[in-house]
Amino acid sequence: MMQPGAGGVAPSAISQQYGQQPYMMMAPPPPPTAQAPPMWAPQSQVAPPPGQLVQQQPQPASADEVRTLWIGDLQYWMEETYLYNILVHTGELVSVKVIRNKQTTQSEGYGFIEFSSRAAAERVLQSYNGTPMPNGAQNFRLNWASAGEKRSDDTPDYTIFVGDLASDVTDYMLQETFRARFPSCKGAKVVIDRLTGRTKGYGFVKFGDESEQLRAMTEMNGVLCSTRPMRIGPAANKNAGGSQQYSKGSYQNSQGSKNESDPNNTTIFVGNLDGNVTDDHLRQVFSQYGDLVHVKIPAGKRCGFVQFQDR
DNA sequence: TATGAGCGT
Repeated sequence: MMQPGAGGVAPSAISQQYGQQPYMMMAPPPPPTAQAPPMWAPQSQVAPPPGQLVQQQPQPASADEVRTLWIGDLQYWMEETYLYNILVHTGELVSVKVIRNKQTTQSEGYGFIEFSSRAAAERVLQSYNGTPMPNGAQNFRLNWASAGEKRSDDTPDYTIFVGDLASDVTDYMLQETFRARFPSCKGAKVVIDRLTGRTKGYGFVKFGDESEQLRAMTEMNGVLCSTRPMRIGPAANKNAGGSQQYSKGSYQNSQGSKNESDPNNTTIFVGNLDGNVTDDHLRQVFSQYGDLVHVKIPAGKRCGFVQFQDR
């Protein structure tokens, strides 16, 4: 399959040639791969006559016919020609586009793939998502393109950090490992190195319930995922819900932010807590940072104090 | 490897 820089046309040249067109790669010369599906093609995919792709015309966009997929975790060399070549055999590809940094023109690591119908897009999403990409060390990361629609996240995420992941652990594997015990587990992401396409050995797991997040932090630490025991920690502050924003500044020196100079103070103040957070929650969350002396949420308060043995 | 990042002209 395509090597970086291989093929008759350099991807950058294609960008320049089609950059102003609404649909790039719409009528390219049929590449060799259009003749016969490669070995990695799912059995369900049957390649139609190569000429058919050229006839595809994009239908008018309508709200109930989303035909575009978002693709992420792309390595830098995975440009339009690459994406085109690995998906053209579906026979229903309309356009591909890799998003680039305006200044550097380097790929931002994601792009959009438009199909002739929603059904075609769905087939590709179902059959390819999570499967290995040809010539890449990573798996396809696909989703419906949903730009414009707010990423409707009115429900908060409760995220944990998971380290020590074996090199074969996928998003799916990680999520299933947790979902088996925590039904509110709603996603997992293994972090991929953009240069190599390989896992960085850590990831994040999201929960809908804070109580399950907290339980998972203790109950899943050391549990096997694939071949290695996971090491679990709190996720640093992004989009964290409720009291988990503690790492973004909701905690402070217990004497207040105006007076953080007491070298003997070992107590931090935790604010903005949910009403149902208990002393035990705080203990679970903070015990990994050091030995705790005392944890207290005063009755009826939405804040608490966590005292460590040392600073 | 040890705290990412995912929506465009």
